[in-house]
Amino acid sequence: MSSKPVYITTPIYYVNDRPHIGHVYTNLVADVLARFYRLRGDEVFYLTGTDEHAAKVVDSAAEHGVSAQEWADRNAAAFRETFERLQLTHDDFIRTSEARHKDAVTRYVSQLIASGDVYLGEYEGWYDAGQEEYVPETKAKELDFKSPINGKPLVRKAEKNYFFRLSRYQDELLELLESEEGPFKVLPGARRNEVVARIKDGLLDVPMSRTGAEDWGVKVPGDEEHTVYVWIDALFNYLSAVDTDDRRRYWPAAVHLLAKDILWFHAVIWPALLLALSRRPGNEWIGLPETIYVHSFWIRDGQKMSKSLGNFIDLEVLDGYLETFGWDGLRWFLATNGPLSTTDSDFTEANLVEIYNADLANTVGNCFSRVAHMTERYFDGQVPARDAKVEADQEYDGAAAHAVSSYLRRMERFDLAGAGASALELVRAVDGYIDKTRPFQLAKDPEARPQLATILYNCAEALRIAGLMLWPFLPQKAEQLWRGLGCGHLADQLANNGRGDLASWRQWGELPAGSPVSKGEGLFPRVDKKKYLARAEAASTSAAASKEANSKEAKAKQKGSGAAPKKKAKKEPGWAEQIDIQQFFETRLAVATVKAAEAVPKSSKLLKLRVEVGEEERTILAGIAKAYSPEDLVGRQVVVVANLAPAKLMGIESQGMVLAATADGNPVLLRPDTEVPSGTRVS
RNA sequence: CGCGGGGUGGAGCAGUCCGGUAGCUCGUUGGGCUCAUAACCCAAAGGUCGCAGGUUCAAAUCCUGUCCCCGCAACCA
Repeated sequence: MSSKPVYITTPIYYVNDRPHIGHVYTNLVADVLARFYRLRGDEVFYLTGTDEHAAKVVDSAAEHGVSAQEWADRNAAAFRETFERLQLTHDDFIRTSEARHKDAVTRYVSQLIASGDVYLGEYEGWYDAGQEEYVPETKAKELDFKSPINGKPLVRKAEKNYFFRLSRYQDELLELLESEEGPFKVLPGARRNEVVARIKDGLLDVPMSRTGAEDWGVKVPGDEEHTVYVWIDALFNYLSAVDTDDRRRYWPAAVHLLAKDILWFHAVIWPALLLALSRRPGNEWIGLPETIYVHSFWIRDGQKMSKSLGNFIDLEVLDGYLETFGWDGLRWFLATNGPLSTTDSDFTEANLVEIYNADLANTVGNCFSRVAHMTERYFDGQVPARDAKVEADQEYDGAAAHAVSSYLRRMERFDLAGAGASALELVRAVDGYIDKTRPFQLAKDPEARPQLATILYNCAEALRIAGLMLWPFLPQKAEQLWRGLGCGHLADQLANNGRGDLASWRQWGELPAGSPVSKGEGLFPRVDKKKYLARAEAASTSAAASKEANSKEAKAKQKGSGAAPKKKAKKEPGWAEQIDIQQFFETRLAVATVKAAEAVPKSSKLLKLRVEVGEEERTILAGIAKAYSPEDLVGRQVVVVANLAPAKLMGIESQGMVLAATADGNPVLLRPDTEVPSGTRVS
């Protein structure tokens, strides 16, 4: 259809992560888009992959006693397998540790050095020796130039670094972003505004190399001591993957899909790098990507997902849903109810069941079922020919064409929810048409057979076309629907990333009379919401209880299967791991009396307490501001850790820690049963 | 004054750029139908579009102010 291939990318994923709903979501959106363009007849190149050169990869590998490369191989495989198992149809999977990528990065960086866009500069800043990291100027000031961890003074330290001359591109970027028409768009518009506002604050050159790296990553050409900063390295994947003679025609990318946390890199640094590269002779082909599309996050039951809350939707959880809803059911829910715009989407099971039942079981599945059933019964399972005019057709005609047009418009705007609604609209029109024309009544009258034939033809044909719109979302079920209508060839042509012909396929009348129809198994069995939610509740309760106990076993299993370990080894020990009493006594717990309490300015969680521990008074900060107000605390007794090394928080030194239990994310302070002298030892 | 997003019938959302009968899905109520997966179709009830001002013949939409919620950043010693 269009002459230019459609190049779609997802971010490449940090290889230390385990695949979870976030990764699956982005790749699913990319997959729906890729399938849509293929259906339309476009050539598509869909790229995903892994980002592997972080310093932590080396650490994790060491912890597991393998080389960084082995570690990366293993974890990258987990991503690849996940995407393949879910039939997310990327055309290539790039890994930054591959030679094809590293060579390209070396080439790009040397070109940028040659052009002066990358230069050796000196980075000077406040360095926290304990943390081995630089602290930004403003933050250093807030911290009173002391380490937030150990209270030692920050040191002024300078080191040589390669810098990217980002500042050079400020005006050009602003101009590009502010023009509505492109060629470079950041969507949704709110994200563009966000970026524009930040660019207007001024762009500084950014360091793009680090020193002291092990032999992992891409060396700065001509200077072996420096390794290209991992983020810069990663961004280049979009280009390196297509920088070959037969793939350059894919560039520029039609769309880079990503989540809001990495907006800045993609909307500012990446285009600036491309602008810089494109100026070099021979690089005229390097234009800017057409669209940076930024989605938001999934949250869970109104709360942010986190490992500590235990509400994280990882692969195991997703697999649990697959059993009930099938992958297509889940695809539909994620794609049409996902956080594609600027608000986060809440993932709740109640919602999942509702959407599945309403859209898929009651609408698509049921409608196909009634049409197929009547065709089997009245026409011996063959699509009848259109023999007569039917009055209701005046309204019905054009419903399909109209739905497809709005579908196309919405898809092109990345409006998956809207596009899905367009498809359903057509299915609902079929339901309404059946009700109005009452074929099951006409079937009783032999005279009305021509009308009956026409009506059922029209129903089947509309469903075939609805199937076209549904296919990017529901590849397996759309195929099943088509096969049930005797037009499985549509699915055959689309299999294995094949290209369709939507312009002809969408034409009314393409479905030949005589096609064999069979109802087969229900497309989407209805799920009983009450039962399902009750069962899910019971399952999650018992799962939580057994999780702790099973974790060891699970870990052992994973080792054997070569899958990535679930979490890092240095996580908190469980109940089962014991310490001896000597270790316990190393912690000096004491009762203290709160003398004064006040909120810490600009902090949402911290309260500053003045407590009396025996003879002495101390300042202790506690992260309890959300649950306690300062006046409630004065005079109250609490339990504190008395021998904890002091630390600075929000610029205030805390000389201890107040003990609290955490229930539902809220702290609950511990207090002695009856009042005791402050300073009393707790053991 | 750190940055950003959001507040629209019981729930979840669209509409806000480019003012002009407040729309969709779910839920509720009543009716219809029986081909179908207790489904489908029709109808109804239910909203002062967070609040207060302003501009206008007309404001969910534009302007000003204000309250609340949620992210990010910072922070859970």
